[in-house]
Amino acid sequence: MGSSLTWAGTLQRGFAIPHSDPDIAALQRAATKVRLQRNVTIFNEGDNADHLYKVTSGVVRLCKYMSDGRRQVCGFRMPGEFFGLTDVQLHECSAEAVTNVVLASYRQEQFQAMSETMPVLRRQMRSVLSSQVLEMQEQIVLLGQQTAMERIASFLLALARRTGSEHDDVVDIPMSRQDIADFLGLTIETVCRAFTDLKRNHTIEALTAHQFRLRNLAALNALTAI
Amino acid sequence: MGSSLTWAGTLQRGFAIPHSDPDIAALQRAATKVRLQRNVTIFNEGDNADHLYKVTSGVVRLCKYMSDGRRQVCGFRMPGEFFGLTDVQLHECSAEAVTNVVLASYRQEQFQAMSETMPVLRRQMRSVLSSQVLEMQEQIVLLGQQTAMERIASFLLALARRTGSEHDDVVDIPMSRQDIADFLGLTIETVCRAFTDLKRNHTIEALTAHQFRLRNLAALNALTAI
DNA sequence: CGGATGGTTGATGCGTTTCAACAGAGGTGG
DNA sequence: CCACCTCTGTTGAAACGCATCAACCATCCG
Repeated sequence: MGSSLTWAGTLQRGFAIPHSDPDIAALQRAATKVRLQRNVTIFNEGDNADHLYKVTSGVVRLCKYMSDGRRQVCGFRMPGEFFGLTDVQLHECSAEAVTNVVLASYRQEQFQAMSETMPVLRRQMRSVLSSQVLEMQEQIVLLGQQTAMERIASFLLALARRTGSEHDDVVDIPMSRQDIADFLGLTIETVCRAFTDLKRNHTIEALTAHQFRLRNLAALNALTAI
Repeated sequence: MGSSLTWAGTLQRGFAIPHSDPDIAALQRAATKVRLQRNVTIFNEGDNADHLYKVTSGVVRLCKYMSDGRRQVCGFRMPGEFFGLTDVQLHECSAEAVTNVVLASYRQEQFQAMSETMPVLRRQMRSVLSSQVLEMQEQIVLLGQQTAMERIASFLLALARRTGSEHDDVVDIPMSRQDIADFLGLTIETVCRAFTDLKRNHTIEALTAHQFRLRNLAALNALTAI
């Protein structure tokens, strides 16, 4: 049902540098580099799942829409992470560029075919799938049981962990407040208020609206209540 | 951390009838039949994931617990469905028998090893995984965006679809109100009230507390708002 | 028959949403 | 470079949906 992708993105074949492992090298040759502007749709829920992607730089959000327009952000994909990998014919989520992004694009069937002969790739696909499952289970607990403040604390800690920015406790928040709200099952105002409370506590310090310093990790961890 | 399983369950080897496909037959020989009483724990979150299971009869719930006792039911497993299949060493959920159950138990490593040589099994594992992902995504939208009544309607319709009881519109609800509440991220009272409202509307008719007739599928579908 | 367990209903309170207004950042053109 | 505009983020007041607390009811089983 969803229209196919209509990017004005730059395409480029065989950009990857050669790799010593012949299998990995073959995989890299199979990739196409794609550059996209922020807020562009990469694919829609229901589109043919002919490609899958790996984020090279930037951030991608995966969302599902209800018929009345409500949006659930199912997850974000950061550099190094795959999305669009599926066993069914159609994409089950829409994918949209949160920031300007660079993606590595792979033909789904080629990926599947290569995985038949390449145990390395099969293991990688399995690990991608299983980490997806783990992430979704955490989100289910978050959405089903945690309060607004607990969700916000979990979100900030997960973001810090994923971007590896825990060494200096400064975490970049590339997505909008609306993205965060739709990810956490809250409203934009509730997200704002939670951030404000954390600032007042000196648990976090806002360098900008999109860059926080986590001043009290222990307090944040306690707030998650997990 | 979690203690190993301490069922008083009946075990029985090689119970499966032979199958014409040698691979499937091998798989069935690998199974052990397990009988368990209701409310028994099959495995705990964090237990070594040495076995995976297929439900023969009865219903199983998969849950995650927070440190303060809050419980999220991540899903239910009905006859014919697998659970405990994982790529990581430890189970990420607890599994508990909702009713008396009969399970087919498989050694995880044997399953993985067989999948290396058996494309049939590999496909089946992939399809189990991918249907798990689809189910979890639906639950994420439900928990993140839907109201109490929308969740209840979605739950009833999903249950009817899964148990294939749509022909006569009578659906059995084997789990307790508490299980439903913890699955839908609600309280037991809210679940009850929603059922009561639906009864008043004549959208459903309660034959017993655990068996409803869905009298107005169109109304239920409209209530889901998906 | 009587206790225990699970389910239902009512009254009240709280957390989050909604509605509304304002503030601040970022970008564009004069 | 500044004025203006737009978009995003923030704050406040009021309303609402669901949770909480409490009591009651039904069913099951000894």
